[in-house]
Amino acid sequence: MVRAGLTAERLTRAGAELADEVGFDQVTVSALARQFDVKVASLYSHVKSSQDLKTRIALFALAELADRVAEALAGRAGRDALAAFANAYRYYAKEHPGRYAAARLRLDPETAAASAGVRHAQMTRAILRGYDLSEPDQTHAVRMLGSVFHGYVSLETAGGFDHTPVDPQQSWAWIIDSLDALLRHQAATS
Amino acid sequence: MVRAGLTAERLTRAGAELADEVGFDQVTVSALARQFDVKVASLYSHVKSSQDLKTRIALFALAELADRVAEALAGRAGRDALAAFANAYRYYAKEHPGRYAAARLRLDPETAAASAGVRHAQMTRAILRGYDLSEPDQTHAVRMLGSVFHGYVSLETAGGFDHTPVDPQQSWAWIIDSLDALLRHQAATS
DNA sequence: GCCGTTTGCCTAAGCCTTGTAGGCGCTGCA
DNA sequence: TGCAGCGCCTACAAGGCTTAGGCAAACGGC
Repeated sequence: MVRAGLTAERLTRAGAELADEVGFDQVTVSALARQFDVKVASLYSHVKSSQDLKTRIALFALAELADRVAEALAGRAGRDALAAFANAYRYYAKEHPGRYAAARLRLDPETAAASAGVRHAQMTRAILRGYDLSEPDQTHAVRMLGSVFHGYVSLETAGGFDHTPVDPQQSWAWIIDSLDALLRHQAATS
Repeated sequence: MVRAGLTAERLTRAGAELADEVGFDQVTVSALARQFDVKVASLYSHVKSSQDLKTRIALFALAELADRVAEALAGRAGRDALAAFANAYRYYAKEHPGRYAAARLRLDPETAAASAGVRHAQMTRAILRGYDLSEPDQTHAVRMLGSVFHGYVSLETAGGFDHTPVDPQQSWAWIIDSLDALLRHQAATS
């Protein structure tokens, strides 16, 4: 019998791809076993549970997304950095909807603390360095940026903008411009 | 044998309450049957499937939330209306996390078109009447408001703000103020 | 009040997914 | 070449979804 060469890492990658194809919540141990043409029980030597598998995919997606964002941010500042940051998220969600959904999985605190989520927070703060905000405004701004970008991507992916004949790309650009203006104004008055 | 008095509507309400208690994705036909002390198959006379049940709960939550928002908006305009609108969403999500999650369920286009989601869109536009924006800026602004509020509530509910010692209520107020300023400024320059 | 119809919930059964326990053969190393 | 351990297997239990078909309570007409 030919061995399938299962690994936690290979299962995680395949799970991420499967998520992009059929949706993150359709990723099951059974479906993954079928992909590898292997019996379901065999997977349990590599992942502890269905929950464990999903957590691994989430961590993988978080790290991959953080890499993309970091690359997009390199050498940029101010409005440029803001737009690059925003676009990195939006494009990732478009390209990998299942992985993006996975990255939104709720993690328990210690897992989250050890995840690439920390890098995401750092990078968001890094963008704001270009706007010279002091605390607590900086934290407010971090939360606002996170909310807008996640909210927009989430609504757009869910088809929430399909019923108005205005190009989502235009709205996206408008929002980034608005946020840039807002942050510059805030910096000036704080 | 005493009849349990099952109805699609009663099942939907009970499902909504169950969602608030254990999470929307933990709402199953089986769990609901246990609540009514009835066999699982009995529910299938009232709802077509598990998916149908979830859709009904989603529609119920959307309508309830729209009612809350409408009530909050009554007699308000401008910044006042913006804050009331935002708070209605945030408080609903805090009070009924399961129902809020249900309201985010992706509906097929015709179901969505017949849902209270339409009222949500109308009310968001109504708020912007106080800012005198012309198209397409108005649509951009609608999308931005939807993104911020949904994004914030979503991140806050998911515990995303737990690791920074800044009161989320303060950030929320800051964001509403910022959006108000932003919209007023946009109106002035458009 | 009686009877037929409708309604409401039931039993039974099949299929899918998750998860555990234990077995057997292939692989790699001595 | 022998054998230890790894990698995948079979078997099984529990729980969720769904359909088919049955029986009895409720209801409406007479």
